Amino acid sequence: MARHDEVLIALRQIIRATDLYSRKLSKVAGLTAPQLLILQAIASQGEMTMGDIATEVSVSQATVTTILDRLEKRGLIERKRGERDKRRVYAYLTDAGRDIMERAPTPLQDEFMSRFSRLEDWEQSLILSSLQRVAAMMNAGDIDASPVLDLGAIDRIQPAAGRRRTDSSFETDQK
Amino acid sequence: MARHDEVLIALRQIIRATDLYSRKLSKVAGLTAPQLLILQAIASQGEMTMGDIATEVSVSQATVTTILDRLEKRGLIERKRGERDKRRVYAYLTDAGRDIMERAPTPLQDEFMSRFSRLEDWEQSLILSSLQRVAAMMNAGDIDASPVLDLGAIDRIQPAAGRRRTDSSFETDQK
DNA sequence: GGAAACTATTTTGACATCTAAATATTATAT
DNA sequence: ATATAATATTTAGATGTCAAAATAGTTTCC
Repeated sequence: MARHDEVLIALRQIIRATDLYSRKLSKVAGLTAPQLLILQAIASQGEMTMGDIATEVSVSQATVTTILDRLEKRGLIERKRGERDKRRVYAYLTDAGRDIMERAPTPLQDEFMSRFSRLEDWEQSLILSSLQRVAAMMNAGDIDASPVLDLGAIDRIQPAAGRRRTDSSFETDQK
Repeated sequence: MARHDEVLIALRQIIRATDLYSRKLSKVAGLTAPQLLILQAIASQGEMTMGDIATEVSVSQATVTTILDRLEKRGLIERKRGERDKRRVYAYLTDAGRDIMERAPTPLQDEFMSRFSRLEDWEQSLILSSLQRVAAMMNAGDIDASPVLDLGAIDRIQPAAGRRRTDSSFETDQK
């Protein structure tokens, strides 16, 4: 099997394991991994705007909004509109939020954590730097995303079954 | 910053980059990464059941069902109920499916791929084996963890000595 | 032959996630 | 001061994803 296929498989397994752990966390601690990460970020800063959080935990702002909606509904955080600049919205932990966050497990598999920490120092840094390299190689492409690609294939995509394009990968259409 | 926090950050960046690429793929080629992976799996086998596909690409059966629903709606695959065993449902590529699949890019960032392939051989294998180790360390947890939860799955997990199944803890050994 | 046990798939209900568009507000330039 | 550009958040619409429950079909065993 080709190297890159093996890389792909390993990556998918890592992604899946992370997701499965998040669900387990949710059952055991009542918080998913992203929820916990966001709570931790807020706890460490005191107050944060959506944008701050998005940058900090590497997700889009829209995602932060929906996660905060759930956390707010459960009374774990509060939102407050900025006074100086009313476009901003600051998130704070409530006591309940601080409480649950402090007793929750880590957002990374505990099994993984303990295994990882048992490795020799050089092994840890080898793994870390490999991950960072992969991340860097992947993000590099984003920076100068090519706007121009051959879209010939796209026009042919939905010939079958006719009208219903649930997909909408193309231009606007209701005029 | 602690090592494991850095690991966590790198992982989230990788996960996000993978997701973003999938969306870009969807715009450019009309297929998301999982859709493409599933199409490729079917193409290589000729016909597959949901369970086969789930095992092959490392996702749950329910996920396969929803993805195939979309592919079927677009006329890229067809389902056919098994004749011998009517519980089974086989998925086949249509001509349109074969066509689009063949002209689609790889399911891994091309940017990443080309950078990766430009690395020295030893570097590639270092990175690959780091990823595999991380995957293994994460999946290991699945097997013997889950203390509090009632799991019917547990009885199906035989106390394997050395052999590690890198995938989900409870794949049915269909064969 | 029929009930119990097992196997395969689909459905249901939640989350996380993104982009693009819609809103709301602030800052800037004419 | 007013229109326009820039910034911050939310809403809308799509996927992907899973566990658990519901369905459907097969096997086994008395």
